[in-house]
Amino acid sequence: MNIGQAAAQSGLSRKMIRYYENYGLLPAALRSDNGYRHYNDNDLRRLRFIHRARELGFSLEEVARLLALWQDKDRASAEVKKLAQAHIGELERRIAELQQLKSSLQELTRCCHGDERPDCPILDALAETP
Amino acid sequence: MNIGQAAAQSGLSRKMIRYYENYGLLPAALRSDNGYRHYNDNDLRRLRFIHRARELGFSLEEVARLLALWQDKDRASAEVKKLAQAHIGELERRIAELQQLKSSLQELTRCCHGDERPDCPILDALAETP
DNA sequence: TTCAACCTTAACCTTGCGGCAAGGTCAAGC
DNA sequence: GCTTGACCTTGCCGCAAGGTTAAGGTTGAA
Repeated sequence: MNIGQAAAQSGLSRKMIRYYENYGLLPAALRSDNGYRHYNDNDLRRLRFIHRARELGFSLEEVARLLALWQDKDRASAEVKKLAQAHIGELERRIAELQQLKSSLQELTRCCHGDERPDCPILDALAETP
Repeated sequence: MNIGQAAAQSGLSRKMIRYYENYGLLPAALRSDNGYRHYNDNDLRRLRFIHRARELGFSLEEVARLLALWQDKDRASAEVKKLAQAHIGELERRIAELQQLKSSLQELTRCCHGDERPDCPILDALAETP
């Protein structure tokens, strides 16, 4: 199967497949005589694995580690769990940060009457002298 | 005051100040005979404004709009409020997305015994055939 | 034959800077 | 007068994670 088919069946774009190959997540694809990459079912499983891991927000580096664990039939599931938990922690940090921003902004907009008049506590807060 | 001073007093880095000037958030700074940029109190207020807006997560494009509204003494506060609310909406979208990822991952890790054995529902879920 | 739908590589665009290079300037200390 | 170090200048490369476009080769069907 060519790259377009592989893309359609894995949920990745052609571009992403080539990018991941270049990045090192995938072994160099086999080529037909015309130079086209082709993929078998095994490749496809790998592509889908990557797609799902990316959907869960893992970085490419984390995906690489997950792939290695996946291939290692002697892995300890504890290692995978640890990786996932670290990622959950990272997500929590980012959520907390965004929520902090959000409540600051909500507090400001709550105070802004939001009509035709120019005085605005949002701008005042931004302009505030330290 | 030179750029280093302005950076220290505004909370931005020298690099950011030059970048913002180039980007158009700042007018071209006046130069001394030696070519060094220099800044007055008015410039400093603008730099601090930018710094605070960035801390609240506004993009450079949004900061540009906020600066324009700030300078416009006839603005309607409604416009500022609208911008802020749009940004809150964007933050909410991102938070919801991250939380979705987090709960999916938590569900998976909850099911993973996380010991020496290699079988792991996290990897299984990623490898699942569609 | 010609057209569309594939495929190829390469290179540039994004956001928001950090880092580094290579060099000019300035003040202090010897 | 010399050096040292802190500051300043411009400019280019790099990051994630691709999207987009260019310029061209291949294939199959009408």
